[in-house]
Amino acid sequence: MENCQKPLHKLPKAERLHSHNAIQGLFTNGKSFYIYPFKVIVLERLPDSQLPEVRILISVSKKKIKLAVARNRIKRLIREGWRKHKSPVIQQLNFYGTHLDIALIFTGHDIPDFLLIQKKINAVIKRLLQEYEVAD
RNA sequence: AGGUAAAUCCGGGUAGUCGCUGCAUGCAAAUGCGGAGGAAAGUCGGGACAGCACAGGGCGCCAUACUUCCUAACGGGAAGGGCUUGAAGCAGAAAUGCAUCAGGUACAGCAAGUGCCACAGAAAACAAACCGCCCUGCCUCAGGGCAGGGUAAGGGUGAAAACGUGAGGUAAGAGCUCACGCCUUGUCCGGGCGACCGGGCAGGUGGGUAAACCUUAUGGGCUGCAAGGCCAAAUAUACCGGCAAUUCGGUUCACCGAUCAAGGGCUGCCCGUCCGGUGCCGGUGGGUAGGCCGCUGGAGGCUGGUAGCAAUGCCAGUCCAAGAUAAAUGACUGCCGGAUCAGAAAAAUGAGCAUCUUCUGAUUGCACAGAAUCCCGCUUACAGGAUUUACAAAGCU
RNA sequence: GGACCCGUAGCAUAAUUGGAUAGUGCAUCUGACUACGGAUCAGAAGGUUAGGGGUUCGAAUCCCUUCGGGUUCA
Repeated sequence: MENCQKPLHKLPKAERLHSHNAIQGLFTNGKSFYIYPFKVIVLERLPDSQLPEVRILISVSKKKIKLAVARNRIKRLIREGWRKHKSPVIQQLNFYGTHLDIALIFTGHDIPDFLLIQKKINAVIKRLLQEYEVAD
C-alpha cells in the first residue's frame, strides 16, 4: 500500500481526456448516470499498454457559470478532488483488466465548497465501483 | 483628527504538504529556475505580422472633420481657440457687452444645390392679411355694413414667425431712415505658426436641420494567427509501374501480341434492350485525424540625465519578466495583514454619543476579475489602502 | 480567438423616409349570458420600445456607449 501511494495522487496529462475523437466516442457511446451536481458519462475500453487505466474529462458549462474565473475554480476543485480520491478505481480496474473513459460534467449554478466536491466525488467513485463489480 | 472630488500608484504577505505547466541538466529517476491583469474583459479605434489581389487614373463605397503639436498609427493624447450652460459682479433705458470662477462641447460647409419642418396657425420661407390698424368709394337716420387697396407694429398659434432695443417717420405701418447692438459677406491694417483676436471701410441673400441627401478636404485594396507554412497514420480516391484476371487476334495448342475502358450479345445496319467495365502489390499527388512552426526580445520594462507648459522625444546604464491548446498558473493547513460585529481602556470636550488609537474575543478566504499572435489607445467593472492637488469647514445633543 | 446579427406588454407580431394617445392577435382580469363551466359578447389592465447619454422643436426610428441573446469561421 505504501509503495503505490505516492504515484497514485498525480494527474498527468495522459490521464486527462483531450482528444476530440475520444470525446466524441465517449459522448455517443457512453453510459451516463447522475449524482448531483455531476452528470457522469462512462465508456469502457479495451486495455492498451500505451494508455492509462482511466482518463477523465472535467467540464463546466458556460451557460451555467458565466464567469471564467468561477469556471476555472470549479474545474480546479473537481480536478483536485478526483486526484485525491481516484486510486480505488484504478486498483479495481487493474484487478478486472478493463479501462475507462469518464466525463464529469458539473451542472450546479454556483461555486461549491471543496468538502462537498470531495463528498460527491467519493459518491461517484462508489457508484462506479458497484457498476463494474456487477458488470463482471 | 476626519470629510468630498479628481489624478497617479498598490491591490494581500509568508511557511509547510500534495499537485499542474514551460525551460535547463540527466539514460532514467529526479533536481533547479520561471509561471495571469490593471483591467488579462468589451472587441470600439489603430497598427505590427501573414496570405491573396495590384500598370496608371477616374467613378463609387466607407471613415474622419476648430487649430497646432505628440505618436508607428488612431475616432487616442497634450496645449490652445471658438461656441455654450450656470453663478455672483460691473456698464447700459433696453438689447447686449465686459472681465472672473466652475462645467459642457462629433466644433468644416444650410451665404453651393435639393429635401424636410407633423399638429396648431392667416402664413413654416421667390412669401403670406384670420382678428386688428389705416385710406378710398358705396349703402345706411345712426350704430354699422359691403367693395377695393395699404400695412407684419399688436393679438392669437407654435419648438421656431423674417435681426434686437430705442427714436424718427407715416393715413396706418415697415431696416423705410437714424443711433446703439447682434449675426454675417468681401476687403484692408495690426497681433498670433495657426484656429482666431482687435480695429477700419464697403455691404446684407439675416429661421432651423448635414448624428437629412449632399458639397469640400483628408485617409482607406481585401481578409484575418481558426492568417499562413511544414511533417503526416488509417481509410477513400486520381495517376504511374508490375502481376493476375477479362476481352480480342494469331497460330506451332500453350505460347505470342494487343487491351484497361474500349466493348460484346440479341441481328447485317439504325433504334431499342441486356451484360461488362476487375483484383492484388509498390510508388507518386493532393490531403483528413494528429503533430510541429508561427509563439513570444518587444513601437519592451526599470533607473538616471536632458529638451519641452504638457502629451512626448533623445541619450546613457541595466534587466529578460507566462506561453497553455477539452486549454497550466492550483488545493489544503498554520501564522501575519485586511474587513465586519461585540466588549474594554485611554485621549480631545463642561458632559454624553459619534470619531480616532490600543487591547481582547468572534466571524469571514477577503474588490473586480483568468492570458490564447503581439503591441498602443479608448470604454466598462473594482473591497480596501497610499500619495498629491482642490474645496468646504471643525459632527450631533 | 476572429467576424457578424438581433433586442417592442406574459407570448407572437406591427408602426411608410423621425411627427406626438406605441397598434393587433392569443393569454390575464372584471362584468353579461349559463344551474355550473366552455364558447360568445362588452369593458379594463398590462410598455423605462434592453439600460444610459447625445443630435433634434420632437427619437422605437439617427449617432455613441453598456448589457443580454444568437449566428458563423478549423
